[in-house]
This record gives sequence, C-alpha cells and structure tokens, in this order.
Amino acid sequence: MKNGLVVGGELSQRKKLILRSVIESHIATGEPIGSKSLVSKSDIPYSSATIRNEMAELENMGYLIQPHTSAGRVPTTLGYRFYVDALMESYKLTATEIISLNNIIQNKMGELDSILRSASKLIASMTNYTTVAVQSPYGAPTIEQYSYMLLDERAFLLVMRMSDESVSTKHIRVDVTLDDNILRRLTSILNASFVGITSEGITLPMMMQAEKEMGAAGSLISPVVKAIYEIIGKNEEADINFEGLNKLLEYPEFSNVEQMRRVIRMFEKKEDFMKIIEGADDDKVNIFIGSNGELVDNSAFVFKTIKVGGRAVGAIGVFGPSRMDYSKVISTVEYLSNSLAGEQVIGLLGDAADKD
Amino acid sequence: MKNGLVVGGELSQRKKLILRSVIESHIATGEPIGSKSLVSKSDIPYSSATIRNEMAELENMGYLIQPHTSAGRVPTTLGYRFYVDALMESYKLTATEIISLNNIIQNKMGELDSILRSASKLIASMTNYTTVAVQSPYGAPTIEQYSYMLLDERAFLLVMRMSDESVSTKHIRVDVTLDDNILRRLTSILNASFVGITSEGITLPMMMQAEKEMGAAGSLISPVVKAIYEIIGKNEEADINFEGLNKLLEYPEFSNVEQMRRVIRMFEKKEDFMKIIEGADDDKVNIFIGSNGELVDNSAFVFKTIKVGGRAVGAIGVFGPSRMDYSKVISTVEYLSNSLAGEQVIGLLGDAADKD
DNA sequence: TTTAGCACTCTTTCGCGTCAAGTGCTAAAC
DNA sequence: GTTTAGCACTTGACGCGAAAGAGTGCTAAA
Repeated sequence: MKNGLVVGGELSQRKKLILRSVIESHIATGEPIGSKSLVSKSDIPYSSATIRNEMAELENMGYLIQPHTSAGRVPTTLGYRFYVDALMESYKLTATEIISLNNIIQNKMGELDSILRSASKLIASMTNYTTVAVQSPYGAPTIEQYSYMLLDERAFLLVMRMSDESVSTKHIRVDVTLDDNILRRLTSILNASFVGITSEGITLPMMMQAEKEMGAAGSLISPVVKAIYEIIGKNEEADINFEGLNKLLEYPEFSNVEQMRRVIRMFEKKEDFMKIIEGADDDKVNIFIGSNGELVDNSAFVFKTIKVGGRAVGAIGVFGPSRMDYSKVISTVEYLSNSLAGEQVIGLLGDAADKD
Repeated sequence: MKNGLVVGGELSQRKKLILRSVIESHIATGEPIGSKSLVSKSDIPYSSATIRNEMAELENMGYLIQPHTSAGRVPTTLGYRFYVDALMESYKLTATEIISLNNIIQNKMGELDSILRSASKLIASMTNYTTVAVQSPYGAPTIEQYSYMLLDERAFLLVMRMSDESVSTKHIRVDVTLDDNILRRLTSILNASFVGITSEGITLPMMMQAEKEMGAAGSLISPVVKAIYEIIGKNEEADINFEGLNKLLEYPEFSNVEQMRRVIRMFEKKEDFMKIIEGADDDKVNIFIGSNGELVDNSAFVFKTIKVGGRAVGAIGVFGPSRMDYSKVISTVEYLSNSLAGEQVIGLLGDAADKD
C-alpha cells in the first residue's frame, strides 16, 4: 500500500495498456502472466524488456504482484479495482442472451420467488459462475392486508399480503367454534388496526381493544396475534439461494480442499453474505473483490439490489474467482435487475424489459 | 460377488465379532484396519495371526476388501449392509437430544416447510453429516380448497390449500372489474368443480360450464384456470434442501476435488436424488450405501419418508461417507420422522412426540 | 486349532537433481 | 533519453530412487 489511493490517475497510456492486457490474459488463463507471453499478443508493440520494466513499476504501484520471484505477474485487488472502474469495456449482451432474459422476466411475472430462481439458473449457465439470489433481506416487510380460509370448525388459515408483495400464510387452531361471520369480523379488525406494523408495533391496548370488539370470540385474538408476530419475525430472516456451486470447482483457484471449504462455509453462514449485501449501494452494481477480509481470498462478488416501488426487496448477483469476466457479469446483473425494478411483482400484464 | 447373496447367515460368532470390530474401527478412523490394531482392542481375545486368517476368509466372502496387498482391510458395501442389518446395536438418543428434537417438533407445528428446515439444522449438528430434506416430492399434491384476497379492482390473490396441507398463492390480474361478490361466486365454483384434480383433469367442458355459471364475468375463468394449471405443475417439482454441506469436507474421503465435485454435482442435480427417494420404501428407514451406481462412491444416504394422514409428503435424511455412524443416524431419522407422522401440519395444538 | 516368526509386497515420504519460466540488470542500439 | 538484446540468477514443478513403515500370507511349532 505505498501510494495506491489515487487509483490509476497517474498511469501512462502504455501502463494502462499493459495492465489491461495482463488482467485480461490472467482472467482467461488463470496463470501468472510473464512479459514474453504479452509480446505475442497483437496489440502490444513493445519488446519483452520494456514490458518487464513497466510491469516492475506497476508492481511498485500496487497493481500487480509476483507470486514468487521468477514467476509472471498476477493482478492485485487494487489492479482489478482499477480495471473494473476504468479500463474495462462493457460487454454487450447478445440478442440470444437478451431474449433468454426477457423470457424469464415475462413468463414468471408476479412471483419474485420463482423469477429469482429461474434467473439464477440462467445467469449461472450464461456466466459459468455461481449465482446468488437474495429475497427480501432488508427492512423487514410489514403486513398490508389480511384474509382467511376456513378449514374446519376449529381451524382456519390466515393469509397475509406483505408489503413486498409476497404472501404468507399460517395455520391457526383455536378453541372457539368458527364460521365465516366471525372470521370476516376478525379480518376486518385486523385490516383496520394491524396493518403496516412491525413486531414492536403490537401493543397490549391494541390487543385488548380487538378482543373487546370480537365479543364472545375474543379468545381468538391471542393466537392470531401470536401468529402475526411469528410471521413478521420469520420474514426478518432472509432467504439466500445459490445456483451452480459446482461451477466454482472448475476454477483452479477453488480446486483445493481448503479454499473450497472456506467457500462452502461462507455460503452456509448466510448472515455474512447478508451483511455485505445490506451494506452496499442500492443504486448501482456493487463489486466486491476478494481479501477485503469480507470475502474469501481470490474471489469476487458482483451484485445489485432489486427494487420494487422504490423499496429494496432482494438482490441478485454472481460469485466467482476474482479473475472473473467482469464485463459480462456486470452487464447481465445490471440488465436483469433493471428490468425487474418496478415492473414485475406488481402484476401479470406489463410488457417488461424494453431492451437497452 | 462370489456367494454374497445369503448375506451373513453362515458367519461364525467369531467372524461376526471381527467383522463388526473392523467396521466400527473403520467408521471411527477412516483408515484401513489391520490385524494388529484389532488385537489391542479389549474385546478381541485372539492373536493377530488368527485374526488375519479370519479376515482373509471374510475377504473371500465379500465383506471386506484390501485397497492393496499390504494394507489393512476396509468394509465393502456388502459388509456395511450386513453390519447395518444384523450386527449393529441401535443407538439410544440421549435425553438432551430427544429434548432438542421435541422442541423443534412442537414449536414449529403447522408449517412443514419450517419444521423441516429447523430439523435439518439440528440433525446436521447432531450427526456431523449433511442433512437432506425433501418436500412433497411424489404424487403431486392436488388442490383441496380455494379462497381469495381482493387486491384492487382488477387484481386478486388466489389462495389454494393443497392436499399435503401446504398453501399456494397466485397473483391474478384480469380485465373484469372485481368485487367480493364475483370472487365469492368464483371460489364457490372452484370449490365445487376444481378440487382434487391433476393437470390432466382439467377439461374443456368443465371450463365452458364454469364460464357459463360466471355469466358476465366469464372471462375470469381462463386466467384462473391457467394459474391453477401452473400451480399444479409447480408443485410437481420437488424442493430439496441441504444443510451442513461443509461437514462433508471434514471427511478425508471427500477431501479431494474430484470426489467433492461429484457430490456437489449430485446435490445440484436434484432429480437423481428424487429418484432414489421415490423408489424407496415408505415405511422404514432406507439405507443406500455407495457405489450402487446411484450414489457417489464411498457415500451413504439414510432417509425416511414423512407421512401425513397416510400420504407421503416429504422425506428427511442424512448423507455422509459410507463409514457413517449408522446407528446414531438411523435412530435420529427414525425418531424425527415418526414423531412427525400424522401429528404436525394438522394444527397448532397436539402435544407431539411421546418419547420412546 | 492357535500362535509366533519371517520373508515379501506395496504405499508413502523424503531428498535431490534437472528443467523451464521469468525476472532484473547491464550495455548496446535507436 | 528511450528501447531492446543478452545474460546470469532465482524459484517452483517434476521425476526418480532409496528408505521407512505397515500389513500380509505362509510355515512351523505349541
């Protein structure tokens, strides 16, 4: 960390060319890149000695590193950072890829759950990395509307529409003899007083009042409130899904047991992942590159929040080696999350996704 | 496969003792077991030479195998099979373990989904293997009861209770102006005619009839039926969950990349797992031991179906190396699936799980 | 029938020399 | 002043053989 803060501003054109070449070769092969192998690339009109000198300087500046004396160079986190921010050309999705994405977006309208699932699969196969999909992680959704389904004399199903457009249900069994009338009254009370609240918003006076209004069937309220409480709490746990974990094994950087163990452990400790996602910027594609302490070494995580009506309801991203094909991954994640934002979830109509 | 069909009947007491000792030592250490290391075990009163002779015979009979000429012996699949069927003492769950299991069963009553999830976590930590939980895989559930929730003038939520006691919901947006009356009529038609059917059960005459009954709002029927069709189809896909994948990495038999790759691939190709589970016996704990062609080499899968009201709605099991602590795993899986059978899902009350 | 002893086999481990890749530096060329 | 050619040097990867260790099967004695 000598002077690596004013990232990249001071680099000459030639240094940029060489740095970019090193990074792209490394992304393709995974091997350290030596001066000679660069010379053979068509767009580098310098000799290996010149390149060596430049590479030595790039190393001093913190963009490259040698795994050991006598090996080629490998990009550092700083190097990737600069590449992503300044050097990289953005990838144009092909027509086929756009069509696949649009298909998913249109067909699965309305259920964030299944849209994320299919999108994960598609992205995993398009990019050859592991896809990460998160559902309604932050700002626990509240309940917007209540309804019911009568099961038998003593049991019913409480149906709740949540603020993130998902639906929760809960079986409730009580000691009161139920009928449609009672339940209709119950839900209208709930819809009047128990909407939009968080777990702390449920107060004893509210419950007392509700019990009073229910009259003889007042004993209903207690189990119902308990159910509501659980639902709110449950929705506070995020749901993370991984697709294409096996693809990671194809990359040599993950092909040793120790590294793989770390990755799997990270995937299973979902809270850590959540922290990264929650701490990120809602409005742009976020790129975390390994060994920040947050991620496993040599890995990178590219993701973007999905917003519905201005509210973040989930996120979708790609996890892979730090030598990732950033341009393609970024384009894909961006296209998908933009297309989703504000369009789906609302309903079945809507010809989503005007392209580009 | 010399004469390995009449499994184990012809074994002398001494052979059984030795076989059992070899298997249990191997389960504990993972290493091939040699004659000398057995002598040191307290319950073996024979010299290494005697044991060598017996082991040679056990090898001929197909219960043991030598990885190479000068190594100790390792159990074969047949050996494990015999051990599980005849040699093993069943593990008694400790009081603490039973309490943990009961807590889960009681607290999470009513939602198969979350009960399986917590149970998976607990079993994974109790047994130190990977837990596999499957939800409603077989005999696609049918729809038992319909209800609705009015969202706005043109949109409503169709709520369906399925035969496996799960609940599905679907957003539906239509061109008709909606109100409670219309939807009440709609659901009563659905509850009369569209209950208990499979995707093939939906016929054109049924739809025509329903449209006629809805009168002016007949155009509702088509999107609703489409939604029903999708729900039935979606429920035909099983949902498999894995917990504690990282634990596998602790066992040397999975600590090489090639093997790990196979395992992860198998976990991601859920259909294969489903096939194993579907083909199994509903009424007992099923034990598959590796290299049947179905499972990855050196692995084993112990699981049992969970039944609700006589119908299989899921399964829970444990996946690990074939040198697995079968007795503990079997007891755990059995206790849990028995406690669940027919008790939860129905409702919130019910003091489940009388112990033992 | 059981056991002690022994020669034999096979894997694992370690050290060691060779090889190839890639570097930094110096001196010459442009 | 910049670029390039040439060269000595460093370092990890690879392959080989020797030695060590574990365990066996067989024979002969108890």
